[in-house]
Amino acid sequence: MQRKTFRNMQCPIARGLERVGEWWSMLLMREAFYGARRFDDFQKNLDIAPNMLTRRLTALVEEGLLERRQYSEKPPRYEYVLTQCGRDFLPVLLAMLAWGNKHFAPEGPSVELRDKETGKVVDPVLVDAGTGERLNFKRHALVAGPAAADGMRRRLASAASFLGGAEQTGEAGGAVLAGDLP
Amino acid sequence: MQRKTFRNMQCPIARGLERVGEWWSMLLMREAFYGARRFDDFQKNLDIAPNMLTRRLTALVEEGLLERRQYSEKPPRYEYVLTQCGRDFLPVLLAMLAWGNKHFAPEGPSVELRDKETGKVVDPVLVDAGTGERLNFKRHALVAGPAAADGMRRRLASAASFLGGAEQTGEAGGAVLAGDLP
DNA sequence: CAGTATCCTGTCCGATACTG
DNA sequence: CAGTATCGGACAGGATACTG
Repeated sequence: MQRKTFRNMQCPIARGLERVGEWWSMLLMREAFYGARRFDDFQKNLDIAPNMLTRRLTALVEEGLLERRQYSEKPPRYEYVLTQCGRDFLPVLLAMLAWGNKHFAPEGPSVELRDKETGKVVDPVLVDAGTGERLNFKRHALVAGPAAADGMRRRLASAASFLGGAEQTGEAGGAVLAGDLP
Repeated sequence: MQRKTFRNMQCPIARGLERVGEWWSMLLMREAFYGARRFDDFQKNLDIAPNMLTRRLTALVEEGLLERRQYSEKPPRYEYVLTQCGRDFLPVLLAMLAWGNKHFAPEGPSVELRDKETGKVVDPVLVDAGTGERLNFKRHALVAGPAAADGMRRRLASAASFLGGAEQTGEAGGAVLAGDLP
């Protein structure tokens, strides 16, 4: 049977993973944000076998992250451009980048996000676009949405009490987001 | 040879993927944030085979995202708790959640992030913690860091001109982050 | 340049059985 | 409850050759 498909799952994270879970997918998305459009663009920076590249590219097109667009009649040539869905993936990539830089770059970062005006390194954090408030589990919570099944509701209820901040083992615990996971 | 290891790569995204690229890894992390600590906690919500669970859990411990901690002498029992590194992974998960909700929940979201005070749904976006400015490629840029090799420098230079916003195909393109990817 | 066509292999993962 | 031990299969991924 191999890998279970998560497609029928409720969890939005699992659903996202369905689309970009393969090893190359996120790297291809990264390349797309770096400006790659053509087969060759992707290939030369990634050292990926051409058949694999075809497969992953096709998959990303099917999932709706990329669009295959003809840019030459003859010979017929196609390029792969980010769709809106694909562009919306950027925050995930940047969150990953920040996390990678923070924890897996002992020799210092090789890629940094910088403010062009001040020249300073940017520390990217998540905030609520509406209020500008930094995300934290004192004020914000994961709750069941309209489409949630019963099982999901129960799980989120128990998750809420965990994330909500009740000390539970007498252990202080470190900071998360704005600083308060038990 | 199978899957190339990205460990020697410069890119922080690839380095991150090294740790959480497997299918189950991110789901296990999600569970950890939902409060799972014990073997059984993880197992019952995920429908994962016990041997796989052991493997992934062990891997996450080795990567430093979880810590295996003894909570009972006899019988010897262990629990898996988030390390600082693991907690810092939350933004990636939330970004993924937001993305999944936006694009892959046609029937409406089953999990929402809400502001407990206002009751409103949160739209999570990335900002610069220093300035509060929403990330956008007019003002912010990916640049080579101190540890960047030459190849990386070149790539980022070309990426910069892409992300920076030069119209390049006469196509307007949609919004990214604060709204301006070409 | 932009792929397609084969073939092969590793391993991720699933199923099941078993243990203290 | 918290795993370990085997076994097997499917597919991601690699290598290489070939085409218009």
